[in-house]
Amino acid sequence: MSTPDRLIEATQELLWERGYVGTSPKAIQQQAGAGQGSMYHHFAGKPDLALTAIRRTASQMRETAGQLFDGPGTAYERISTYLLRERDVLRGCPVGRLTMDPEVIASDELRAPVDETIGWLRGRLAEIVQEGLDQGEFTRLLAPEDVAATIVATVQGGYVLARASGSTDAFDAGARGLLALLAPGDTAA
Amino acid sequence: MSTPDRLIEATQELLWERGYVGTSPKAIQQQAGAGQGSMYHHFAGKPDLALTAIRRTASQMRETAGQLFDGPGTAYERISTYLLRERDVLRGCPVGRLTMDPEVIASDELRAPVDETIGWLRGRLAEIVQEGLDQGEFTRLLAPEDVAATIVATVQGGYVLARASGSTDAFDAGARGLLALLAPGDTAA
DNA sequence: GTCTATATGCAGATAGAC
DNA sequence: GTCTATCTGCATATAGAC
Repeated sequence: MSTPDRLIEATQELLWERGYVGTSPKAIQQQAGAGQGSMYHHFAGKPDLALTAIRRTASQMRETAGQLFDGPGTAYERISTYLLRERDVLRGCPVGRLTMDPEVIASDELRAPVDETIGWLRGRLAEIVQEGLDQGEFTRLLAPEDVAATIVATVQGGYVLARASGSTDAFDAGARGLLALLAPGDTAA
Repeated sequence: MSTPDRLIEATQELLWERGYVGTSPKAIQQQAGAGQGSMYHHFAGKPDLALTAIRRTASQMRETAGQLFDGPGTAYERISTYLLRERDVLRGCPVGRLTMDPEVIASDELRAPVDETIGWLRGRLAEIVQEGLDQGEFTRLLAPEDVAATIVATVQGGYVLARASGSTDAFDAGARGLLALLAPGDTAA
């Protein structure tokens, strides 16, 4: 892998683990096995490198999720697949995590890829919920945009619960709870 | 207010806004209007002060939420009140935010109050969901622990969506979506 | 492209005067 | 209790040699 690529990947990892505020150029260089001069030759500085890394992370996330959303199955099945898909739960979401970073939120440029990715997730899920409604799969009156927000929030919040407790159980419980609430046709007690 | 109290309160604010990693002793002193020597006279250092501040924030959060949970209303009404209560949405949750901080997660002592608070929230909400089931308010087969996790996750994740987009709308959409899914007795399309 | 040298200022304290 | 002085090392670069 090229030196710029190693620097970008190291930055992606560190942003995921420690956020923008907690990531130093020195740590990036060490993780990438690159020297000081090398890093500043290829990138203008920490913000430039971080922006490149965030964009790549955002793009990879859309790629991964997109394959699930475009896959086979009913609306409920695809939502279920999304919620239950394998994740590194205790590491949290590499995109959502950045929303808790004050410097990312303060910079429209750094926040933009985050906003776009979360917005895209909500949009795709809203389409899937709408499909479920059209197919008569969901029999209740549901607002697709609202339910989509709930799904994304449950995932993002699930990471918070899991990291608070140090266990993935809480994430799974939240996903199960949402799927039970969403489940078509079992209104009998 | 006493100097220790001002230091604690300044630390609470900064931890909320910038996290542990992003908060320096100097920033705390400036926000509190206290000198270097003063801070180190009253507290052993940054971890000691942060622990005190986190405990206080956790305690205040339980106090606030407890009043809602113990208030009047059906289970659905109290859950609804909790989800729709006034919040400083774009600032996020002062407790949940800490789960994204690597140093808080790395320290069992700093993480403990966070874990306890989120665990307490889940426990109280599970009791409320159970009450709803006992009263015949929810007619579906719901696992109280799972639904409680979903509720807390929706709130925590709602902050992520709101901060990503820079608007409180996404938080409200997630809350509405969850309430629609939870709503008793409107299974007709 | 990569390396080493150099620079300013902040992080996170400790020590001792007042 | 609070203040000022002092300390080591890291943050975040820039400059110029190789």
